[in-house]
Amino acid sequence: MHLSEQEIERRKSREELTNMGINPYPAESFDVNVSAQDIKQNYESDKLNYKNISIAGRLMSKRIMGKASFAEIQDSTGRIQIYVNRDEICPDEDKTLYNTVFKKLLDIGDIIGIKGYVFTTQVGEISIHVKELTVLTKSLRPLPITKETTDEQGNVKRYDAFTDSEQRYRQRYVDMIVNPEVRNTFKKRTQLVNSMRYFLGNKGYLEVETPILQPLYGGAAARPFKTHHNTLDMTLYLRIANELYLKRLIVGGYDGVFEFAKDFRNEGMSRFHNPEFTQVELYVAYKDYEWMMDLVEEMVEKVAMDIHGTTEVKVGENIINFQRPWKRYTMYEAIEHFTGIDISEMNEEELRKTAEKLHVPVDDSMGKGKLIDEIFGEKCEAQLIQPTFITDYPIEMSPLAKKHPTKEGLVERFEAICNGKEICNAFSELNDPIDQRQRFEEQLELGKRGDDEAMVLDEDFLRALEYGMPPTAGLGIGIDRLSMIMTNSNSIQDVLFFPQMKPEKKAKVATEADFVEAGVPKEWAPVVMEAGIRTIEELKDTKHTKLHHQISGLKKKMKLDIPSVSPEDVKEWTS
RNA sequence: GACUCGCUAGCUCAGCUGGUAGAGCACAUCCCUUUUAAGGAUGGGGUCUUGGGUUCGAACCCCAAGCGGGUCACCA
Repeated sequence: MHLSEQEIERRKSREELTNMGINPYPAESFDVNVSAQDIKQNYESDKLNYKNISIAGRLMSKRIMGKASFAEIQDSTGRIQIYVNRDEICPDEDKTLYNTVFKKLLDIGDIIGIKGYVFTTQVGEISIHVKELTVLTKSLRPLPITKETTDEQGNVKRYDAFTDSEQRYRQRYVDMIVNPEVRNTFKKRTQLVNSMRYFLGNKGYLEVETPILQPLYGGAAARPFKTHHNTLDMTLYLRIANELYLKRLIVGGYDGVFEFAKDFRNEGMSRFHNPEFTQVELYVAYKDYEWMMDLVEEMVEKVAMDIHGTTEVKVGENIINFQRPWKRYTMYEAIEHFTGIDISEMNEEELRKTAEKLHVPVDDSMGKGKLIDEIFGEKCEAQLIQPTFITDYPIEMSPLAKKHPTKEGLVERFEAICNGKEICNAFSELNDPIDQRQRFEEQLELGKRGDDEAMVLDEDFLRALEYGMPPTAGLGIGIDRLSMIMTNSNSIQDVLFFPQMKPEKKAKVATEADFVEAGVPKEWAPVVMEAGIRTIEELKDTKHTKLHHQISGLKKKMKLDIPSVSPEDVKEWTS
């Protein structure tokens, strides 16, 4: 293992501490009675209360001035300056705690506990005068340390910040140490979830848990992750949605159920997509989608208030106002609003022509519903910045939603669009088991025609519906998407602690010696490499007949005077 | 998956038309008792992501690979 100069230095310091009888990783607890934030906020008005404090944190900077030093420690609430005076922490003749331990063996990143009192320096900074210092954890890796200044408005300016996104996502713990606003983002995400949980719980709905491993995946149109259960010897899928299970619970007699669910979709990744993501789904009996719109407005407005204390949230260049009521358009109205074209009476042929006229890419496989959806997606969605409800979707896209009672070809469904992206999806749930069976069968047809996201038929779900599900309103809200908006984050990776990444293994290229090791004759190894085989694994994966053909050709081409090999010889190398 | 940009010290970045690598911070040694992006002096630290190729010579040019970012596609 290769260690950098600074890592070696820190390992030595760890040794030295141990040799001095100081445990760099003590077991006993260190009691803390105050936080950095508490001191900064309350010291001025309540000085007597800060005469005897105990605080712990990570050492973030060190300024040594001979017999006295300033440093900063950072706890979960922020940074605070400490003042360390040699003769105060070492009142006796023995000055090693200051001269050796503090000055030499402690590094930025180490975790220490201190006891002392709060005071204000000549320059006016509230600081802690250290009386006792305890090493709590020695850090062996140098932090990507950043220096920062705070101007009079309290704005923190950071120099040489740790910005490499790859390292930030792979080593989130480091990101959180040196970029404290990251911790704040995730705190807001938790506030958001708590706010919703409280809101829904308060209305009397029951928070539940349903299977993540499902024998059939359903409730959405997406490709699943597939896995296998050994004991039952059966295929299981990671859920793409929990909709069908929550509806079974409505059949069972609950009036309202909700679940904060991790769902998994085996699809592309982007700044809006991670293979696993979080949704809250809610189902309420005896309600319809109109009622659900009111609930969404109320809940999201409250979330904004709980997080920001206002309904206005800055997102990129825009100020988004979640105050009720939100604008409501039917999908037809929205398209007419943004394109000036009324498509409500058009047939498929006219829709296709309209799409082409609007430069919306179409293909022959698209039916009426898909065409409408494409026009909306291309021409309207991105322009909807303020929260807006879009209602009444084409039936083809919504196999689980109830048909609209008066509008032919549409269902009672809405989405809320905000900052140009969908944040929720809801409908009056289809509870007619015969209709539901037909819709599933239409999906099966799509599947047969090659749509690998078409829904599969869930016989048990239909059985549940046949017992009777009351009229029900259902809702799904993308927690990650909403968190992005509420925290002004540009990428889903910024609201996931550990976004999905490829493993960080380096490209390992085999050498000539490795090929010889694997059984390739010495004189042939360079030829194999020339044939484009880079690793031993690649060699094993290659068909021996193909490789034999290839290297024999190369032998001629490179005019090599080496003994020929037979396909059987090559087979030896590749097995 | 496609296109595109990037990868140089622990971090942030320079590095000209190809001539064997630099800065600031961090680190080490020394000086300094209220400093604050503390300061002063000295010093160490690099398989320039990996593998090939072109060349007398490659961080730089060419080909491949790895990982990441952005945009697009599928999707929430």
